[in-house]
Amino acid sequence: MKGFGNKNFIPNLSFDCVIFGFNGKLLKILILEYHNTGLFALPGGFVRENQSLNEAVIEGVRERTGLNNIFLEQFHLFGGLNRSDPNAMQRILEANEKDMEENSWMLNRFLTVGYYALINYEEVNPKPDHLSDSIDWYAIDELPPLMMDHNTIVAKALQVLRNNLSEKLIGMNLLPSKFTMKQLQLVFESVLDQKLRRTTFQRKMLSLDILERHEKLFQGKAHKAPYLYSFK
Amino acid sequence: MKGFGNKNFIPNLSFDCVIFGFNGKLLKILILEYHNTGLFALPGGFVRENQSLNEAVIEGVRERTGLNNIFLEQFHLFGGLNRSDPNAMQRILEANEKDMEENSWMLNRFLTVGYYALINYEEVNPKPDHLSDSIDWYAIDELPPLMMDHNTIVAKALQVLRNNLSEKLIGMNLLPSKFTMKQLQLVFESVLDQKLRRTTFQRKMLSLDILERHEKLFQGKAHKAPYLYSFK
DNA sequence: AACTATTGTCTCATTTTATGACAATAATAA
DNA sequence: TTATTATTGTCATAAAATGAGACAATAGTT
Repeated sequence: MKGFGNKNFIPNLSFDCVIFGFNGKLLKILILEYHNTGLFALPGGFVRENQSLNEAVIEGVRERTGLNNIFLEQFHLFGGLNRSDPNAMQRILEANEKDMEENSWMLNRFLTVGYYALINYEEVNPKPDHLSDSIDWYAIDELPPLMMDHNTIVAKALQVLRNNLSEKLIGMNLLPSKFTMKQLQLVFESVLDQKLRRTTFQRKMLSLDILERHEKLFQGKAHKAPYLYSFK
Repeated sequence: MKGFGNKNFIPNLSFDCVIFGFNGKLLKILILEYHNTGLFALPGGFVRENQSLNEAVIEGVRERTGLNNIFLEQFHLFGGLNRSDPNAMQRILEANEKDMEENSWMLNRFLTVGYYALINYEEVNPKPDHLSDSIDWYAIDELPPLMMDHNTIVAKALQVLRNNLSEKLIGMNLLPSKFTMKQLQLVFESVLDQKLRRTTFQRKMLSLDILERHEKLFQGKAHKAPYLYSFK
């Protein structure tokens, strides 16, 4: 949704990003609220004619999060006939006093390709783009109703993330670079939405030989201090 | 690639299908050879404006294989900048004496979404479409050089199929409805490209509780006859 | 009736995972 | 200083899954 006027975009194609973050307790997603419309949506955008799909998505995410080099994975192309909602688009354009003639291409049918990203909740400084007045974290099970089929897109992203969790561990960006075993377990539990056994989880993680152990973290709590770890 | 003249297709978007079959020994793919050009390609097509993506792909596959109800799964949207090859397209159009003016839209940049299908080798009657003079099975490791990035698309399809093999077992269409344990093992070995241990494989399959045992199959061979199985 | 090749099943060893136990320890309270 | 508390790291044992081979059953051939 970034930019205005059709700067030679590939027509009928958009992308939407499900950007996951973990605040220490809850798995959250970056959601955008459009100015004066009350419409919530996933951050997304379009692909320019002279731009590869991956470039377009990376650029779009960078503009909204300020983050480069993040873990990004395409997960599905949504091509349903009725997934577009010209009315919603029109409300957004009107609320932003945009020229209807010039932007009418946005009212067409769109197929959208979904990407998900895993980012460090702490390092993000969400900022609105031209069309939005706010972009913020929402807990995964407290999402507002999103426009068009964006709730479906989120559900699909979660499903894919769950399937790929162990493989994608190395690039895992949901935690700060150093973290405790407990934090890591909380991430897994949030993503998988199920409790895990502490001892089994710890042994499994250590046996994978992907963690490096660092100094202890003294949290000022009345119990043994846990080690900090990082991914090798 | 079916149909001619732009019947209101979604521009810049195509689909390509990697259709797997198993002939009893080898994993094969349906490959199309374009008339008078020597160009090999995956069977594919375009999405009409008034048609959902899934409908378009199902229709495309049905037209080429005569099969309905097959297992179809989207696996990736390829959006590289240089994946299109206008020269190849032009050769195909010229070889078929098509009007350049009317079909010039086919020379643009295309993003393509890859689907894979698992079908029963025996039940397929490959037939050419308007643009092609032959469509045939090729063993996975004896593919001809395919046009554009189609070899890449096949590689990606294989990778995804390998990851999903056990989950997709139920809908498995690579075998006739009744099959022996040996045949099932051969399919796994072909897809995974590795030998499996007979006893371990058999025990695993039976323990999954997804197979139904039927009568024995007498093959006229000088040894014990194996049971036939089907998926529950 | 002996022989051959493959199948179904079993056994035992090895590896992995589940589950609980327990000592170590960082802060607090006595 | 000394108990107390909560959590951590690690071990012990049981249970489950897998690896690797043995072997009898058997459909057809000689």
